[in-house]
Amino acid sequence: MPIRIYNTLSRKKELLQPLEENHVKLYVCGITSYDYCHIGHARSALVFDMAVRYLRYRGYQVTFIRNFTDIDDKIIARAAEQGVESGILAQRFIDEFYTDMDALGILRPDLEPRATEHIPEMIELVQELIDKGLAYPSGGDVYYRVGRFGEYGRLSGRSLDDMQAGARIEVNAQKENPMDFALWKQAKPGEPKWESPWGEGRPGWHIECSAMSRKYLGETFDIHGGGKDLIFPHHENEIAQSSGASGKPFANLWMHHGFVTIKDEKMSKSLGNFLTIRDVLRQYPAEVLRLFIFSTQYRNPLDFTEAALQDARTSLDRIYECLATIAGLPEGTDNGNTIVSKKDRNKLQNLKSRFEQAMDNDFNTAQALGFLFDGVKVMNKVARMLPEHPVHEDLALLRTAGEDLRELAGILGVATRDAVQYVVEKKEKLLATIDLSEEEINSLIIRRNAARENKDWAASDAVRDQLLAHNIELHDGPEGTTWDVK
RNA sequence: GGCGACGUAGCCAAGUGGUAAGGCAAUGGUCUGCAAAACCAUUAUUCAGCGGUUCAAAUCCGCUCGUCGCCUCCA
Repeated sequence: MPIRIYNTLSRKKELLQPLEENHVKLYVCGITSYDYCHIGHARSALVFDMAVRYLRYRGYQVTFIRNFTDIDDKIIARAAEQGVESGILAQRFIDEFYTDMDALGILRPDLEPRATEHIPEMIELVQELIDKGLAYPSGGDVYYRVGRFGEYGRLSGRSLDDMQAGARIEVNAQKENPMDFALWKQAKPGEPKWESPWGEGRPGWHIECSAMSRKYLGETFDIHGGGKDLIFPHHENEIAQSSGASGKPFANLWMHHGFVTIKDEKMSKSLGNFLTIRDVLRQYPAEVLRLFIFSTQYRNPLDFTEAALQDARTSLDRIYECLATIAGLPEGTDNGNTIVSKKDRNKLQNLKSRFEQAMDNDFNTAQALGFLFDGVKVMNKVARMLPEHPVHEDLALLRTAGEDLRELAGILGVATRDAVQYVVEKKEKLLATIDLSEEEINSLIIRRNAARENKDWAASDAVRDQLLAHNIELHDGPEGTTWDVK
């Protein structure tokens, strides 16, 4: 089964056909490191983490590159504010980024190049563009001559005329055309700078990705990704630079994920409505956040609400409890017949193929999770119906399905912990919040059971209410009374 | 103003030509002295509205309304 991915360039889902047999080369735009990362950054990291894990699961070799922008106007401005060197500030937030990524369980990319470590490559590329007449030095800066690149605007679906008609265009007398963008910026006093043929300065924002992707992946590679907000101008400009220089296609497929919103508005620094990754992780485990992120397909907007996170938490418990149930299945026997209906058996046996079918369709994690939960439902049902000594066949079916569930959820970075331990730990955690000792609880239960023996329901219920006031719930089962923290 | 996306049950969300996955919540059942927990079951004749194409549309086309995004740094 082929994998289809929505390509921003063609506005269609296209078959993934790597240039090299079975080897996918992926470049993703990483962060500009000047502040803590928010949930939007988490979505970006999580989406591509999922994509890479899935492609590898499907047998592809993946070379995954994600860069750091460690030199840029905002870094310089923030560093100046704080009175530190921009390189120090950039490194500090790269460290903070790693803290967040590790907490989220994100796999490290194969390569994480930094802009400042590729200045010579960028200068070389800028020179090539000048030599081709696609760029021009002007007053210590170098600009890209967008009018010379016929494809300009194709990715973002706009023409130069459209953009100039309605846009607020910065006034810059050094540019031939207001839409021309900087490849190289002359250093102002006190700013970080590098030697170049055009004088001391620093690279423009877009050139780093063109230079670094070319160095590590070649002139043309398979997939380039990032957030939707990078389509214009960043990725449009990258294409202009890279294709302009090479005369070849740049990335074959462009993958762009949607935003995280709050009250249906884009989460962003400028609106001040952002939550940092660590803010959220203080309240919810990473797996819950992952489940939330993957509850919708990556291209759609995703609205962040407490309720949605709570839902995700509940459904994560559901997966773990199902796995724990399967881990605790009794011994089997050879005598007897299966109790599993053909329909249920098929659902469990097809868990993988259903999951793959969803994921092959532009990484439709929402549908994939739907199939997984459908599997959980069937597993619970079958486990519940099992007799005291189930036949080996049924046990094997459940255990295999449980293993499949674990493996598939693992692609989303979910249900990666030991299920039995998860359930135990969850209970222990709740236990720590109560203010009664086990002895006190047990003696109250004994007292209640005595009352129940005597059918003194009022006294019995009084004890139950008393315990409930301490958040302790009683479960009267066939084996006696057990308790749990609510 | 230009370009684009989206609008599916109380909430979230799949489904992109063949007759509505899944999760949360709710309700019912099993269990229980009654409960709780757990599990199971049920829950949209209908997909923003109005037209059109088609044997057949939530899915394609047009218009209207609504929400959001990009056009400036942004994941």
